[in-house]
Amino acid sequence: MSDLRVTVVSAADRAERTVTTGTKAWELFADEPDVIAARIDGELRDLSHELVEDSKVEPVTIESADGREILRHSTAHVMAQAVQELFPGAKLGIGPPITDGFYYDFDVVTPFVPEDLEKIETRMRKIIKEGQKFSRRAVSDGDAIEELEDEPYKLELIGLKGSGRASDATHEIAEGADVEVGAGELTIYDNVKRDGSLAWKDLCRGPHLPTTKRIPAFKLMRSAAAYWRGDEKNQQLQRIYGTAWESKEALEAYQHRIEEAERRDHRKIGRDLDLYSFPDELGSGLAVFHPKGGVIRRVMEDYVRQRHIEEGFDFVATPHISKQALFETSGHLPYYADGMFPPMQMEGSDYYLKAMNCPMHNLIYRARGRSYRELPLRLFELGAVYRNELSGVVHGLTRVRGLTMDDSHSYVTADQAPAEIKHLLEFLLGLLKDFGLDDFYLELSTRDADSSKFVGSDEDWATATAILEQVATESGLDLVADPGGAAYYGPKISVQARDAIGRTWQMSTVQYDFNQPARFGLEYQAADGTRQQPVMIHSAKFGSVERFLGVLVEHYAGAFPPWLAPVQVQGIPIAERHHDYLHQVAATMRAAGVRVEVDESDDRMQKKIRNAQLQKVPFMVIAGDRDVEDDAVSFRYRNGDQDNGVPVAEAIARIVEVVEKKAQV
RNA sequence: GCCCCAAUAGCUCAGUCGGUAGAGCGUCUCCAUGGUAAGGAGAAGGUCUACGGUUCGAUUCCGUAUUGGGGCUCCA
Repeated sequence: MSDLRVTVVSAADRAERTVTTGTKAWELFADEPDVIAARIDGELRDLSHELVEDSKVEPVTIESADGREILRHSTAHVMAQAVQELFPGAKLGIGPPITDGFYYDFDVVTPFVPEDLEKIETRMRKIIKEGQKFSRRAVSDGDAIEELEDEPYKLELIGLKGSGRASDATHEIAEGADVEVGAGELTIYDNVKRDGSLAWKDLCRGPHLPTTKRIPAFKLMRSAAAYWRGDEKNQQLQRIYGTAWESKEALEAYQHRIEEAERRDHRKIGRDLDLYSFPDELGSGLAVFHPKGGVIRRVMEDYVRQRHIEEGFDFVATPHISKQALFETSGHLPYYADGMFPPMQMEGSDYYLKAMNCPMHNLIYRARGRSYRELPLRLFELGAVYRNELSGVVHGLTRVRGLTMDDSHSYVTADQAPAEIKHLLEFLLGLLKDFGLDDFYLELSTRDADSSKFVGSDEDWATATAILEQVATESGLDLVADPGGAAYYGPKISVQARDAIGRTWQMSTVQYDFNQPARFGLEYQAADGTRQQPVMIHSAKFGSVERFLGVLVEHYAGAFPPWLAPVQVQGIPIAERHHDYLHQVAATMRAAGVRVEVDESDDRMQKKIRNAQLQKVPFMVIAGDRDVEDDAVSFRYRNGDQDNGVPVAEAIARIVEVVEKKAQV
């Protein structure tokens, strides 16, 4: 037994310690119950890890990002153990931690039902109470295959390692859950009961909590089907989602966050505020906008049109359907046919509903000869398109089958492309900010090795990708790679916006396209008299008007800033004799461009205020005898603040100022 | 598209162990004319999503479809 020097690094201190051979990490933190694992020389390790000379040891607490992952992964193991105890035939898939929780996939004969989840939770509590130790053990490939002969999916993972497919070393499963199967030795974790007997085991890299007892709070959320390794051609497994937290309070806070998201659900708010609906008669994914939703749309569309005028776009209009040949020329039918509605036949031709506007804009470009002097030529249209979304993915306004794209195509010389992309990116970020979204990151979607999904030469793709990457990098925003996410005709930048409660939504896109100009034979005459091929830059700022509106509803939880609010002012008469006066006030406001309604119902004033609050109307003007006498109103904001005796002219000025500034109240 | 779950009044939901249904809110009518988030009374409103099957009888059980929800996959 000899002495070892190790360095313990923590937030509080950085101490050099001398320990003896065989010392385990947990001995360093015996007095610190919050420590559940350690980073040893940068690697996450179990506390049972043995220290060696010159180890640098950092404690990992359960509240840290690393700690929560370990907690959730460990909880996934406990869940899998509970499932296999209750459903002996269940085969294990994978069980990684994900944002806010974890899941584990199982191959079972019968899908889980909610009552099963309750039973599983109960069994999990028993396992946690037993304080089973997570005990790590390295095994050879051969031993692992022998030990896991009843677990075909685990064996497949080992097989991946064995065949040395390095490119699959990290396999993206879902929600950022990386499952590494190619690196390092194989390890099995045994769950050991206090009497030393083996309760369960799983192939796993770890690390884990010291014991199951260290799981303070967990909850199983739901079960759902998922394909093995995320591929729909594979076996469908049953996935159980759960969450685990360092304390009961943290679990409750998480549950409140979920409730808050449910409270903001644009499908519910859309019904409550009478904005839009999805009549069964129309079919899945087809929305109708009611008058109040129509106001929001109109304001959004007016504004985006105005901004496009200011940014140098020309306005065009194109039909909803076209003969098949157009989409063959564009390349959409070979690559995108599944995403389009099936054709209708007429007079010997097949007609398709358009799923995108670009082919038609190309026809406008091609309608006559173009000179370099015309470029950039920027065409804009609010174009209704129809996409045959799979029935299982349609969702409210955020994923529909009929949508309106604020679609633009900039035709530019290859030299002009970088500046145009920069112009578009600045334009659209400014536009998003005008709508109150100001927390973004960018995603760069590129091609991958699957050549059946993309057209064009490697060189052209590389050029296009480099240009987009440079502009995106110069924006200073975070840039996330999305390999394989490009359109068939070129790479794209998409803007991901975070809403008021931190969820991200894909909004605007900018795509670089060298393929369609070639397929359509687009040309311009250059200064030297030669004919050149332009590049087209696709861009949608809202993305789709429908999705953008849905995201705004959730972002604001229905309490729109006044410039977007369907009703900006609710007039509230205290008694019937004040109706005429308030109608006069309302008429003056309308003349100033304010959207105002007067509540003439039989309800009492208190009820009218309550209704206006529930409808999230930004301003209320209340009038009784005193107000009529003073030619004034009682001016109430939806946050409950109120000023009495406000002259009508001042009330209007207040409203108009907020609306013009696009400010929130 | 695949897996699971669901569908009862405009909304949220009870209920019927198989004998065609209720509440609250909303709507309408009347009373009340009230000063800052729900005044009172009465009424209307449902082929229990659709179509088949089992049954003396189906909203209820079974099947199929449609729509919705949660996921997988996909995407503006």
